[in-house]
Amino acid sequence: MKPTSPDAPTLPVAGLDGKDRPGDANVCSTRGELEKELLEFFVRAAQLAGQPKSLGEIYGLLYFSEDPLSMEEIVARLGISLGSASQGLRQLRAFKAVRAVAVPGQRKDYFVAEIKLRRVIAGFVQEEIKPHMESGLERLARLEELAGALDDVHLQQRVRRLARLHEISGQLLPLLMKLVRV
Amino acid sequence: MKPTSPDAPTLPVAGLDGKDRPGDANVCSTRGELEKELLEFFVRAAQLAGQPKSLGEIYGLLYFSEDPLSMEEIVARLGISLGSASQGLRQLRAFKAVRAVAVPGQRKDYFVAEIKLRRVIAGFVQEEIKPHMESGLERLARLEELAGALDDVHLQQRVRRLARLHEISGQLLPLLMKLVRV
DNA sequence: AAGTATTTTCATTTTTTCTTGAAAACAACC
DNA sequence: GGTTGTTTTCAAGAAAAAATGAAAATACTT
Repeated sequence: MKPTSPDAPTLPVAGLDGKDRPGDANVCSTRGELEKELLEFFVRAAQLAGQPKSLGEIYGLLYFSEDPLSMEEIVARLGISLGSASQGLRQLRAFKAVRAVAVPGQRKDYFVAEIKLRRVIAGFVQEEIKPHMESGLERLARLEELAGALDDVHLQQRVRRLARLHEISGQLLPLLMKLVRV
Repeated sequence: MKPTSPDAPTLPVAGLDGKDRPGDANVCSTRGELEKELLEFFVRAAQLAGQPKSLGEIYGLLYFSEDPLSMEEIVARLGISLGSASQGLRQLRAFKAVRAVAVPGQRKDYFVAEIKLRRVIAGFVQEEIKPHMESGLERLARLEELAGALDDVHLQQRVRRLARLHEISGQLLPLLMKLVRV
């Protein structure tokens, strides 16, 4: 499984005109169109998850690439900066959405996407959602204590009700994980 | 359940110095501290959900208020603009996180928070998550068709795999709703 | 219907977030 | 140990999102 050679770009992502001449097969343009839309799909998904656009682009590109890609190639195909690529890849590795593979005669790192989307979702939940929730629940516990010291019954009730959120999220996360079958 | 009279603000959110003189009970300052942190809790929750800060502040304020509050009061207590308040309240009403109540002798609208957080979550999922997912799944279906026309087996496989996402989300949403017991 | 109170809208400003690119850090090789 | 290829970091710039405030629209009252 050799890395894509630099002279054979298979995903001409940038520079599409979107036109589709009717009446002939025109596979190239259809393919380009498709690839553009696929990337856009991942960009939207990234943004729904509160992640930068570039992250979605990188993952999308790797998801559809037959071979591992170097950072250089990613930068070239997406037209993004080295900085974005480096940061995006780091984040994606944290989510276990991509991993680096070593290519024998090559000094560079090459990257491949985790194509099991369940795992990507699981990694994202683990790294992004869980910590937020946990710190939120800690904070809530402290607030409940604080409220206990006051003699405002109404406020106490509301804080207590709020603190019951941990019941929901205590169920939600395991359930999500189970659904996603880590 | 009269609306809070304008001369008796019970949530002095703005203008806290955070100092806590030790050695005396100092309930006021503790209370102020608590209220500030509670609002911050909701602000974080809002941001985790990809919503503007002001939205969290408004909901938080209403969540802890004993009485319905008018937009004017909300603006005054939070120190936000009328525009933010209007837009935030609209969004919150769309999520069914707040509702307007009519106060007899009063022309203004008064707002109360839905304190059943399950319902708020359900409303948010319904209004924000579901539409995004649905449009994404539609888009995927189209892409799968498009890919079928090409003779690139690898690309087809990946698109098909991606399209299986609908299995996950097809389960996820009902499950989430069930958990949240709408 | 005219006047007033209240809410909404929206162009502008402010704030936040993302991206860039070049310098620093690192790592492999000779 | 110095050289070169590669990656990371981070200050500055660009883009996107949110907040503002005043004008327009709406709704209530008399």
